Amino acid sequence: MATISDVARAAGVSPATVSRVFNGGRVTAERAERVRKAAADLGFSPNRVARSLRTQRASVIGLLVPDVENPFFASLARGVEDAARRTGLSVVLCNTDDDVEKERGYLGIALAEQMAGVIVAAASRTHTDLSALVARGMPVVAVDRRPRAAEVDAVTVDNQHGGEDATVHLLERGYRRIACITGPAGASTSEDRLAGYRAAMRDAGTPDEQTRACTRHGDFRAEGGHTAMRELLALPTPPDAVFVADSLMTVGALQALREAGIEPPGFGVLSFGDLPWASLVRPPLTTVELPSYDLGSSAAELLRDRLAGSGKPLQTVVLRTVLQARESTAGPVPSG
Amino acid sequence: MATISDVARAAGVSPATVSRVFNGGRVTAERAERVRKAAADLGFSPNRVARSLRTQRASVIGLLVPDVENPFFASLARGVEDAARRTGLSVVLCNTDDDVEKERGYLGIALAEQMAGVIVAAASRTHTDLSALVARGMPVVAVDRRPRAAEVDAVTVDNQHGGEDATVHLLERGYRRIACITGPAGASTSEDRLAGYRAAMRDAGTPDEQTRACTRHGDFRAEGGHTAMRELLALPTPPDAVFVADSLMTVGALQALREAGIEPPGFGVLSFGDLPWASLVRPPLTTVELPSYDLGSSAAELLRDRLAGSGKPLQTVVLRTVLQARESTAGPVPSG
DNA sequence: CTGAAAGCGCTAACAG
DNA sequence: CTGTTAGCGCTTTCAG
Repeated sequence: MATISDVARAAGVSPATVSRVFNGGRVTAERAERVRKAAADLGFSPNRVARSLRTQRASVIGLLVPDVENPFFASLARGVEDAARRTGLSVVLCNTDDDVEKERGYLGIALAEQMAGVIVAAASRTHTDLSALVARGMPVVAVDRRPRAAEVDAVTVDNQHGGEDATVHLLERGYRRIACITGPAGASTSEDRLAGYRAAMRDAGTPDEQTRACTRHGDFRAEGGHTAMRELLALPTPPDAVFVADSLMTVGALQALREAGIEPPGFGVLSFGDLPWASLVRPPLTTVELPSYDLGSSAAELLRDRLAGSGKPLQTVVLRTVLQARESTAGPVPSG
Repeated sequence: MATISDVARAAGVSPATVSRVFNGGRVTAERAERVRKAAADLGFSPNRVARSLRTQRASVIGLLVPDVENPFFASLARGVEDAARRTGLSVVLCNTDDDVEKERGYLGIALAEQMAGVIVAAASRTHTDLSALVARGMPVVAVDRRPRAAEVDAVTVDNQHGGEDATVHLLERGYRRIACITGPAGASTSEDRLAGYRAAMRDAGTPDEQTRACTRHGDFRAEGGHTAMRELLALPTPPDAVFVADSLMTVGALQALREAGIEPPGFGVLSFGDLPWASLVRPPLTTVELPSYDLGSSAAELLRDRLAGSGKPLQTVVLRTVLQARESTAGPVPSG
């Protein structure tokens, strides 16, 4: 691997000049040309590790998500990666599985690796600790979920509004005993979507104890949705519709319904977050669409601004959801 | 950020000793303890960038995939990440969009960033050029797709066997005029799956011209599957089943069938590659499951061995597919 | 077993 | 505009 000195020697200039050519310093056109030619001949490209050590900042950012197999986070990751690429940044992918310990490990690596910054969908609203990074001056952007006490920029979705929208839609379509399968108790997204659901139910005059009895916490995976749905169906007075706060959990819930011989829209099903194959599921699913890709790209842009030294006060960008009504919530009595 | 010298000073030893403590060199227990305590007090963790520069090898590997939003690659990425984590490696995620230029850019970054190694699902069998990395001694593992001329380790799927399995299954279920929609003519995955289909048909005594008449090439997208299926249905003697060599194309094919008022399993449908929601499609789809996660973890382990200096000759690991029989291939006569 | 010293490749003052 | 110089933080001979 050719170094900057090799190029300097070949071009008959000093290493500093070579560096300047590659970093936009003032160099006469003629010399610059000679350097570029020498570099090309030697197949030289600047060693980023050495540069990082010298400048004390890297061109790598960390992205911590619970699980990239979740289509929502895959799309978010894609948004981050595309935006980062435009800025010349590389993205290190870290799956935390919503495990605070695992997350802590990755945050430590981000520090040790001197990453330029970190975008994190926090594993826990209360236990995720970003203070070490903030204290060291490393820019952090919270995405999707915002850890409670963190002094960081954030890009989130209006989950409460989305949950309320979803529930109101189900009510309007005539469902009465509407259940909710939300995510882990710690996560802010779970809580907010649940809060939206609760608010809408309360507005509709549903007694709080019924609402509570019809609420389950899952794990943002198909498995959790399946278990939760089975529990709900086993209730003395089972629900007639369900608002599932995550697309993967919806898959599990649908499976449980099918096993029980129950079909939408007789039983209403509304998913928070797109199913990639929504059009193939029968009947087509009503969903609350999340701007997952934009969430990622916005976060990366916010981080980029911070890296560029934007002195703005901390900001939180909130993106809106869009309700996509389809047949799975057509109404409690099968139309026909 | 505390440095190794800070710790050395605090512990009253030399930087070299601190380094030894953190890298398993021989140090007396008493001194080691003092160093560890000082390190803990200062919140010290070794600067990986400096270490990389010094040792000339990083603890970061690159992962190049076409698109992490494709569930197959998301799962593969997860497999890589999990295995890398166990080895103390971090993964940089790169989406190439099957664009050779983009891929080239990322390979250059891998070089400049002095990454420890690279795992790549090549954008092109013929145009992907891994030689620069190989020449510089950077370990490379090809995954899923193997660029033709590359001297690298590889982990692939036994596509031919999978295609044969699929076709035999359809034959056993009583379908007779089995069609095949495979991918682009250039891709090795397309060709291999098609070869498996042909072999099975030949073994079953089907005349070659029928097999050929019932074969179509698509583009690995829903659109291509849709077009191909329509053509097949328009044949003088249309098929009674189809083996679709890609999950997205299956989506298109199913849509075409639905438009024609045809339903599985009267018309058999078998998809190569999981649809994440396979069990939700009505009727549930029979699929040839690809070991996407294992593909990733195996690749990462192979890379780990290379990094550890395994002097073995280059190897190619071939993983088997698993046929998951469901209702969409229950048999040519609608049961019931 | 331990410390001193010499860089890994690059950039950022500082003179010239 | 250009070259010289001095490290960034760490590991690794080489003496002791």
